Amino acid sequence: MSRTVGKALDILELLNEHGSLGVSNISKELELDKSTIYRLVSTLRRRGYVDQDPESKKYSNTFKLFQMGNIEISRLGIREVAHPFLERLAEETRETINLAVLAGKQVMYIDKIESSKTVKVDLGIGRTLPAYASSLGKVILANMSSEKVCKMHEMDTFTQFTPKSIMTIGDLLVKLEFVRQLGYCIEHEELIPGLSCVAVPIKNHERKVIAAVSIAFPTYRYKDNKKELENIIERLLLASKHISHKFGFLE
Amino acid sequence: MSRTVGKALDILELLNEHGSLGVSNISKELELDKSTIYRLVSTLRRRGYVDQDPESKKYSNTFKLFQMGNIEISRLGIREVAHPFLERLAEETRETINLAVLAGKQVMYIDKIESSKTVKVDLGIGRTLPAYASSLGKVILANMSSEKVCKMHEMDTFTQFTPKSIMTIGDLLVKLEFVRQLGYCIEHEELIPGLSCVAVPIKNHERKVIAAVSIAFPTYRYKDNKKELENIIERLLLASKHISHKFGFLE
DNA sequence: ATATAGGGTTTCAAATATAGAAACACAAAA
DNA sequence: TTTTGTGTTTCTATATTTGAAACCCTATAT
Repeated sequence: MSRTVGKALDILELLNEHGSLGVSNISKELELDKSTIYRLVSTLRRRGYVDQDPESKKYSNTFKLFQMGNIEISRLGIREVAHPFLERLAEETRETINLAVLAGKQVMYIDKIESSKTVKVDLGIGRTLPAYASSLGKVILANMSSEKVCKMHEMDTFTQFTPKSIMTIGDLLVKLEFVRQLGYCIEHEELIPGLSCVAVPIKNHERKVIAAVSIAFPTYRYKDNKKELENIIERLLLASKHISHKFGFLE
Repeated sequence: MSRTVGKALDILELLNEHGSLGVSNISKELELDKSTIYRLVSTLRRRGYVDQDPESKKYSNTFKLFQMGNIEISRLGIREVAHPFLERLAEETRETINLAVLAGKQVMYIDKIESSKTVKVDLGIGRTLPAYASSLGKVILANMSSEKVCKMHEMDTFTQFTPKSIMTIGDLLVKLEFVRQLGYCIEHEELIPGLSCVAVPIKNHERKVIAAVSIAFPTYRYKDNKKELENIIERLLLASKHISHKFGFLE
């Protein structure tokens, strides 16, 4: 393990956390000498990863990470392919639509279209959540084997986001089995009180789930309107089918 | 300058370029020993920056960069604030709308809403262009001093994207003065044949230009409809005013 | 005006982390 | 079976990194 590289990454992450910092502050935070930090930030600057404000002399990260990250995302192509379908869904339903992929044990939001109607849920692009905690994650986990899901969570404690949150691996597996049979995941207030979600999978030519699309809405909205909710799920499933088709998924 | 860190960044960038590579390939590409690469890749993996495919044993970048980059972007907050206005513009005009910031000498696209009408111009999110070459860039450069613009480009040769491209610093300064007086930038086929752009600045409480919004459309579209073009520019300027207002820009 | 304190930057010898050769493990191909 | 190609591990000479100290600023206090 290269310690020097580790320190450089520490700096990058620290700057990402704090926005901008001077050499001395970084030095205190990481408990390394000023000169060491200076040398490291200089290389990062040379390489275009950080930038120094000429006035305050403070350093901050550049957009290079954003750029590199986006290249990685667009390699997958999911966002570009899915976006128009998400827009259509948003237009039809007037609710918030999310697109997410699995990153380790987390689901990461890679695109979203916000409803002007809904209570704003602050889950911006790039944000992550434990996969088990969101409908997007469950729909992705549902297409993995139970063994894999178990192994994935064997060391984890489940966070109780709301009173309805799933708290045991057993309950999760039951829910995932349910999701598998339905072909989508619907949940009420498991993550945020008052919020419901329906998520559908995006599959590729290998029939693998590569992403998930969800719609989020206040729980009360369709409580007395089952017909409308069914209609929305229909539309979601259709979008899932169309997007998956673009990735070579047939039938 | 830390060489070790430089090598680690080389790996990150190489993976970003190639998608995924094995230790040996990286070693050949960077002309370093396999074991050196292995150690560096291992630290990057430990830190969550790269991932190894268990089957092919190849390494590739994770979404961590995307995530970090997005934190940087949302720190600025420009995208979040501007997005609804971009959507409105897109709806009103049915043309492609772009949002960009300056990153060094480049403009970087950080958000876009694509028109279904327009010929697709492949300038995805995260992509960059020389600032002088695009209307977005010119609108940002226009709010810098001529000296700064000169110093910025003193070593640069201008790329001739189209026959109409600006090719000298003198012509650029003239155009920028024009932009300053108009309050927006309009250009025809300077970057891409057949494409016209109008860009407006986004300013903050310090009256500094922090970003730019543009509309792109086929040059022929409003050639015989000056009224409609003026209408669109009006809408753009209004959006610029509204977004700038959100950043504390008054009057 | 002068001193002081706090930043960033530069230098350099001492300390040590790194590089690369070599060997190993494993897989696929000949 | 041998060969050839991976990825991985170990080891020591070597080159890199480290951190103290000194230096240069600027801002603040005396």
